[in-house]
Amino acid sequence: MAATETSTSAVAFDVDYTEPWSARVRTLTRLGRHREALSLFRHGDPSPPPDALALPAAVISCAKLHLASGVEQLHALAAKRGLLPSSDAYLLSALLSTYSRLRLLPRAHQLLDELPLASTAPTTARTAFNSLISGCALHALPAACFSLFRRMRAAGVPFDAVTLMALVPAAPLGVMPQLHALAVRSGLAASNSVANCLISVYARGGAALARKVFDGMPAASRDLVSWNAVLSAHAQNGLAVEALELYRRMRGPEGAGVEPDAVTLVGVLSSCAHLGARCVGLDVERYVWERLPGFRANVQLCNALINFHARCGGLPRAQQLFDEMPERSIVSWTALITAYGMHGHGHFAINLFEAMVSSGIRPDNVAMVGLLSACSHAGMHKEGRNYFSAMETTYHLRPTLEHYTCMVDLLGRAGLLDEAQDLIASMPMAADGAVWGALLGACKIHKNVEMGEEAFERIVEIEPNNVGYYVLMANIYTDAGNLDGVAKVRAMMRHRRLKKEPGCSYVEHNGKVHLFMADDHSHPQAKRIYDLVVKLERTVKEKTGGGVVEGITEKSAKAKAAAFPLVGFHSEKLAVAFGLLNTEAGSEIVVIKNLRVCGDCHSFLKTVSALSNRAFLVRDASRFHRFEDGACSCRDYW
DNA sequence: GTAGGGTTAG
Repeated sequence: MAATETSTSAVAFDVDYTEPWSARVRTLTRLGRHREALSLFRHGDPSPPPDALALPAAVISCAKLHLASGVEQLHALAAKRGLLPSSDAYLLSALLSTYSRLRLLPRAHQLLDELPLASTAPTTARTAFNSLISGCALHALPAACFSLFRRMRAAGVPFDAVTLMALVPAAPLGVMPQLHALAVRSGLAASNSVANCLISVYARGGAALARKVFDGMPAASRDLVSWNAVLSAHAQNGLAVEALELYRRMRGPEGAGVEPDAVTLVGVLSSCAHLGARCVGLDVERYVWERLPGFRANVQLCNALINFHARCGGLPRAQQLFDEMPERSIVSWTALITAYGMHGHGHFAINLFEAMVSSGIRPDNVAMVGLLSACSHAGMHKEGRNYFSAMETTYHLRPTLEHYTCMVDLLGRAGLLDEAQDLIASMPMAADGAVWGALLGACKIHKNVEMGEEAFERIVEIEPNNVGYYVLMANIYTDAGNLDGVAKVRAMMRHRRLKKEPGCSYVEHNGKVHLFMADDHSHPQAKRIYDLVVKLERTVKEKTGGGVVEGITEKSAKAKAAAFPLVGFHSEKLAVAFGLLNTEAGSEIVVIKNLRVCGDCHSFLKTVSALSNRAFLVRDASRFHRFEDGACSCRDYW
């Protein structure tokens, strides 16, 4: 509502006092000045009777002010003057949509039932049905929408693009093929508003069908909304690379001059955050500053910027944007709480959470996930436990699987494996792969083979194709020097044709992405990079005294070689070496990685940060590590 | 003049 008022008041037109009073009522309604509209309608000029032209506007103003009784009065007035049921299409439509907006659906149905369909102009009947169907869609009443649609068709009332635009978002995905076919048969699928609508609805079930509709549109009918809809379809479904590719196409000749707006950029920034694509995101931010001067009033766009910076290593910038926001939503707070959590600053996250609550925002489930995972990354298990129990007692939130996953992770990593196991046993719902996976991860850290085997057994039943858990179990056996265990897991992987997900890391430099896989020699500077890694490894070994690295025994080293014999040069080492060779002394090297950092790379990077007097910021699959002066910000707790 | 399409946080 507020957004409408600001956007309309910015329009450069105002009430023209030479107009007849009924036209002035309409103008005031259009400007969002509903009280003035109604006051003029009532008291403005009593000599001529209320003009039929002013009535629909007055009805709309009543609706905006939630004055149900006012609508009833206007309805009665109109009936007395013989404007109903069908002689004024505009009035009928305004009343129907208003009643349904105000949740007075029986009233709306009554009005529609009074309509003599046989003697009503088809366009009037169509608009009447459209109004009510849209109203039912607004209140998420799909069954009512479709029963009205059936009635409409049975009565021979024609439908149009507006009808479909109300029905399509209300349809369950299973009904979509039929509805889509109907849209095609009626020729309405060619209307770009219907096509855009199809794209956004298909996006709920993945990007593929949404993409198909978009690809099938003639290039000339793709407008900003089409691009936004298809781009967000990919962004929402985790296809960040494709989303950025669409953005690139949109800005090129194919976009035919379509200018991105805030909605586009929210989708693009979310994909940048996902990928760690700093260069693209920074370009977007520049665009925002230059082209969208009012962006601070757009909470979603600011949230997207905060999230982008936070996930791409720009935590201070994220905090700054947050501080400068005139209005914040729970999403703004959650983005920042999560960001501090990912950087291991648990106390900051907790302080922010408390400040959010003090500011009058009641936490939701997502905010609690952010807070609990912040406690987890910082090893703050007492705080985490307290907040977890406060969820129900203080905030009246029922923990979901994700909260249990956080708690199992938090307790397990803190070494409280039995408590973590008890928590799983106490869950009111069945644990999923992620919950057991958190326990398995804790068993890896604390070298508990038996409990790990139990968890692994459950996981294999639930997510037999998730490679990560097999690797984790193999690593538990490896650390225990259990060669039989390693062989068993490898056999299971072979049997299910599962391949270890390759690790990859990348660094952005001069606007280009430099991607490295483990043992990958495809980079043009590969020779220099490998030479540097070898040299650094030698120096590190000398420094740390003959290769005794954090709990690695000879037996476990042997098991490791048996488990994954191919792994030699992990991708993060290559990425850091590239950074050292190509960036100025003193600047921070930011690396994005798809998997977790392994213990060997972790201690390597710590030592190299001291040797080279550089800072490395590494985002791995779960958090940030900042290596500087021989130490890591995670304080070796990850 | 009436009915109306796209967005974010784990």
